[in-house]
Amino acid sequence: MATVPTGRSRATIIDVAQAAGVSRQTVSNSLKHPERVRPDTLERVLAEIDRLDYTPSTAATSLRDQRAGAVGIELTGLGTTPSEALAPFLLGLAVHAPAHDCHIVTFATDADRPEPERYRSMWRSRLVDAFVMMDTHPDDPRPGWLRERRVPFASFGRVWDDPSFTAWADVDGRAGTSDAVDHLAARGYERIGWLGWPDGSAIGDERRSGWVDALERHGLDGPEARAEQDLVSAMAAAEGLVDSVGGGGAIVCTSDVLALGVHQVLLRRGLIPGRDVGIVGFDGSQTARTHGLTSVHQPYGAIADTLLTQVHDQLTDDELPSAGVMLAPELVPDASTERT
Amino acid sequence: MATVPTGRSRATIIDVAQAAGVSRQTVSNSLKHPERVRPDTLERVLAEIDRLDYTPSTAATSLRDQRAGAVGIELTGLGTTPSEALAPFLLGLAVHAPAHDCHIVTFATDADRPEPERYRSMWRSRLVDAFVMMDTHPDDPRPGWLRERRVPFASFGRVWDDPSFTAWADVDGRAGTSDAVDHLAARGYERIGWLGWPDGSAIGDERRSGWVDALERHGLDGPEARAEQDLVSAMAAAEGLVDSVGGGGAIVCTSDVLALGVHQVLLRRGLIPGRDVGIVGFDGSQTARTHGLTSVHQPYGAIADTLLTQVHDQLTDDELPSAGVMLAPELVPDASTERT
DNA sequence: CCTAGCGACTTGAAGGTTCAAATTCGAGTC
DNA sequence: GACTCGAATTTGAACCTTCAAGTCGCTAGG
Repeated sequence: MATVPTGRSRATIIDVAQAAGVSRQTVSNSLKHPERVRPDTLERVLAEIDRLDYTPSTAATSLRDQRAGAVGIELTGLGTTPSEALAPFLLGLAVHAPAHDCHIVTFATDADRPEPERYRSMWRSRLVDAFVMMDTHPDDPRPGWLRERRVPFASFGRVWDDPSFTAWADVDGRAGTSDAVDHLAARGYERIGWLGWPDGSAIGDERRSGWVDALERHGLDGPEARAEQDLVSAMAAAEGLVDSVGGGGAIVCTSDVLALGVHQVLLRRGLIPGRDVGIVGFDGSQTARTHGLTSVHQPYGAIADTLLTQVHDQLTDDELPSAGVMLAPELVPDASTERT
Repeated sequence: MATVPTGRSRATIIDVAQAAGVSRQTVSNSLKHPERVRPDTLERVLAEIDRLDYTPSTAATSLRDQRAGAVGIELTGLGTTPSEALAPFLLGLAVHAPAHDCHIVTFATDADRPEPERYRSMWRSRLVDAFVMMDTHPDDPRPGWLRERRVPFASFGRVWDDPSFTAWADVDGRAGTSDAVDHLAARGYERIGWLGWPDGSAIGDERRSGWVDALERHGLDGPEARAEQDLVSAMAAAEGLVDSVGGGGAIVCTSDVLALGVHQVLLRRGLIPGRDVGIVGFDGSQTARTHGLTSVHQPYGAIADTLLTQVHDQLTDDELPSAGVMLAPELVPDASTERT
């Protein structure tokens, strides 16, 4: 004994077994079911494992167990621009994956629209056991395709097309904007306006309802305006809204881009965000942090953890969760709601 | 994770072999070496492969081939903020991976500082064959650790500590800022200033040298100022610089954040970026696009492709590339250099 | 007519692991 | 001393693929 295996190839379970003078199964048990091994044997085996730097081969284990121990996620936005949520969400997945005994495999197509083809090949080759998905949209072909084939997956964001699909986690937009109003009222802002997307967007409407609820609760009333999700449109809409709320007022926005529009208008007018007019954005994007915008931050870590739990449960039980999960976002104050 | 649900398990090579009335090796050859199979047999086998929806098992193939066909990448920035480069770079890796016959596995630690521990376990378990790394910094322990163990990897950005390490691809900062000056000169901007980081940063100094070179080439001279990589510092430094270059002048910046600082100062003064003062940033970040800033875009796709080539070559030849690769960034014009 | 050679396909083996079944060992019972 | 029982450990088998080394049938050359 006491020889390191030849060549650069790493030690296998058999190398350890020979070195420790036991069978390969005892080595396996020492790692997976230590209680089945007599203490003195266990100690000897573990010492050899350590000495030989042995780690079970992922390939052999997945072949044996008929599972990849991996979750796939498609990265979209090549043609356009990656969503600002992509990096923090991926980070959340990568951080929480080990606790779910899996790792994260990314993939992308250079096609403009999401195509099920890559999902198909990754699933067929058993490279992944399940998928996590983000940015689903109406008429998105992917959820239906995966459900037909009974491929386990979970979605960041409700799948609006299919209410029977419950493996999702989403941000409670209503709670977020409601918190925003509370925060502004507590800091003494008087008129609290709303800058939102045009009606008809599910997410936008939900976020607006939180503003409506909270105003009512506080016995307040406020002006509102609408803009598309771009800076030019936001600045145009913000002009009138800033006039309406006036000095000492504040504006809650559906997104950080819209909030940035308000910010830029104030800057152009020589007004100071926070001191003169309060602004709260939504998403907790890099943009918001750069500009000192108070924003409702998405709980990416918790979402990632929830989704991994949901796919894990599907793999175990072969059935969907009883219901989707709504997670509360967190308002992170910054300069744009500082009155001093 | 648990075992894949016991539904109809997917077809194996033996299922196809039996269905087509050939041996498993002939099925394998039909996919990997079609020229070894008689045309009529090939057709029959391929038809069965198609009918049974057969794809070779990744686990079995990697066990057999003694390679994972995967490249690992650590996602950093949990404690702080993910780099703006993370999402587009990952997208580049994911898009180019199939051409290199591999896939991308992400991982992250919740530790503040990068730790070699996860690299160690992923490598030992043969979950990945190699690594790609970004955001290396002086005294980064990771490159040294990997080299000691002869683990193949490639770095986005030079490893400044270790000139003997050649598996890197980086952006030619000098070429980028030089292009920026050319672009501004061609559009008729007169005084062309520089807003950069404090001296001593390798990247910052390189980018500045492109500005210096190009000014000289055009027989020009220009003012410069320094700021830290945050908006407040950038705006403070931009004030004086805007005065120096005056109307019809322009400012080239080391980064988009600094460029944004200039942009905000102009806005506050009622000046219009582009028409009154030109601005060019560096990095091609989301921020630049949102604000209409002309910026020198990093060639993320080409970098990803180069790095994957470099790790692939290391796996094949077992030796480092002869030299690192410098890639030219691309200036993407936007409103901040439109004079009309 | 025999055989070398070639094309087409099949069989053996290995790659590393872990579950299930079988074996060995030791102590306690009658 | 044979016998039972349980704990500790070993052996058999399977997971799926592909390389290496076959086998088989046929043709061309001697």
